[in-house]
Amino acid sequence: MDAEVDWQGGAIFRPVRTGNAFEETVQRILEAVKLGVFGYGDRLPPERALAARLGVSRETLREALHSLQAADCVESRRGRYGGTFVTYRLPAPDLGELARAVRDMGTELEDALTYRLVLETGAAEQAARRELTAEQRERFTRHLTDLEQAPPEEYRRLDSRFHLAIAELTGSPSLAAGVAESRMRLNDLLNAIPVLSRNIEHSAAQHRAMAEAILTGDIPTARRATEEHLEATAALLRGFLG
Amino acid sequence: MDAEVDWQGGAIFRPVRTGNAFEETVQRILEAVKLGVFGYGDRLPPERALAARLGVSRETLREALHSLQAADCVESRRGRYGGTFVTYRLPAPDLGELARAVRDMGTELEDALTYRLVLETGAAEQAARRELTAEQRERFTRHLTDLEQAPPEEYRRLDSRFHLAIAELTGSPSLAAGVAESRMRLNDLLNAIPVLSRNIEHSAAQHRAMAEAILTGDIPTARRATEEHLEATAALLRGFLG
DNA sequence: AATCAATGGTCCGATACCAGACCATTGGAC
DNA sequence: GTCCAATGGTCTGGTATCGGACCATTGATT
Repeated sequence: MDAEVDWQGGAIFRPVRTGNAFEETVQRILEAVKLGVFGYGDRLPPERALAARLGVSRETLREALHSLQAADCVESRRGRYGGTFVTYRLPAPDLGELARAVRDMGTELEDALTYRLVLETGAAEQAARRELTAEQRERFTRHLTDLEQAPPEEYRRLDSRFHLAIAELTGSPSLAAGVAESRMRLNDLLNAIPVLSRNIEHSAAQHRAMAEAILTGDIPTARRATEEHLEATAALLRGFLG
Repeated sequence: MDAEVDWQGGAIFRPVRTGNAFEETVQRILEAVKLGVFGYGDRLPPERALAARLGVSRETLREALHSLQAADCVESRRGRYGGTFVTYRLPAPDLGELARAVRDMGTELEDALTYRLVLETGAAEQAARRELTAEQRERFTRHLTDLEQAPPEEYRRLDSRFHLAIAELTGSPSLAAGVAESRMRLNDLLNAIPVLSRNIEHSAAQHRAMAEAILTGDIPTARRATEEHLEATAALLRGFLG
């Protein structure tokens, strides 16, 4: 009768809500900064708007912001043209830290890498499949050139933005959310990888290949180029598990 | 400075929590039944265990169960060997209902179909890529034969189970959860499609092709067969949008 | 200098949700 | 026949979260 209760519940009967709205809110904002959606000095959306977007009461959001303020990640100013401003800079990459973080993730690492691979290669394919407007093409191209001209300290941030931009091009909010989520899970690890000029050149070539394939609608190449690009960092991270 | 505030928040600043733990719980359980995880007469996990799995208090879960009981979907019995039992049967497919539901989903339909395509083709590829244990292969094969021998009223339920089984084979919980989620979103629509013997034959051939490719590790075929299979129903649903 | 719109800062009552203890029922095991 | 383990049923106190009203501050505009 219920011999199979253990069977599939894993996917369906997963937690309805994250334990704690406050902590989750802190994480989300921090992730947004680490993912490069907001850079140093940028202003976050007004509290009322942000609370609505996060589906959380303004009080809860404010507690989260206070928490971030206490950690010197943001700073609030009153008055018109005031707001909450990012005062966080990515810490310098640290291989020791990376090794520790990789081991801490344990079995979850492989899950996150698989999830990312499926979503991002799929997103690249879908983006290549779509008819893009001139404006979309232009914005996307700008993301690429921004990334190529990035100073080292901005590289990781603009890299994230480039990848998220591809997800947005698919026109599928769920897909974009999935890509963002998977990147959030891996972001601390990716940020801990030192930015070596040799790796940057290699990545840059891959980024160009991905962008070109997407813009020309070359579906198989978009997928393959993305897969190669992702496997490079995945292999690096897996190396720390050995 | 914040000119790009509208840029990417969509993916990152999405709601932290689903509006309502109670309603969400009702949905989850109902979806589990509709997805075929539990059939008529099956016993759900004990309240304490299920509440823990769903990350919800027992009280909240019980409210949800009462709600389902009031709707004649489940039935509870006390005592050892008691429990909560499913008393729900899928309603007969109804094309009029289908047309209405498709229109109700509106723009969300395309999103859900894209999301499903990416996740399920990716899952099929990952499943094909893995080394499967003898036990996994056997269980998976059983799912396929169950489906092929299914009486019409069980067809949709076992079809869902087959697809979820593929997602489980990937060994990636996140991917499996994603597939389950995307199927939940489309399930009411899929269930409303009449089961015609001609379609079943067609689907059966596709299912076999998928299963064979996965079991033999033929990655490109696994992906392509899955894509063809999914596009068939997607095209049918899109047809109702006009 | 006065105005005002946009923003953060504060407060309070209502309530959904939780954690855990305890009760009631059932049918198999002994 | 008695016991008992597993299950659903009930209650209570505590708290996180909500939602909405109201206050305080600021700097561009006039």
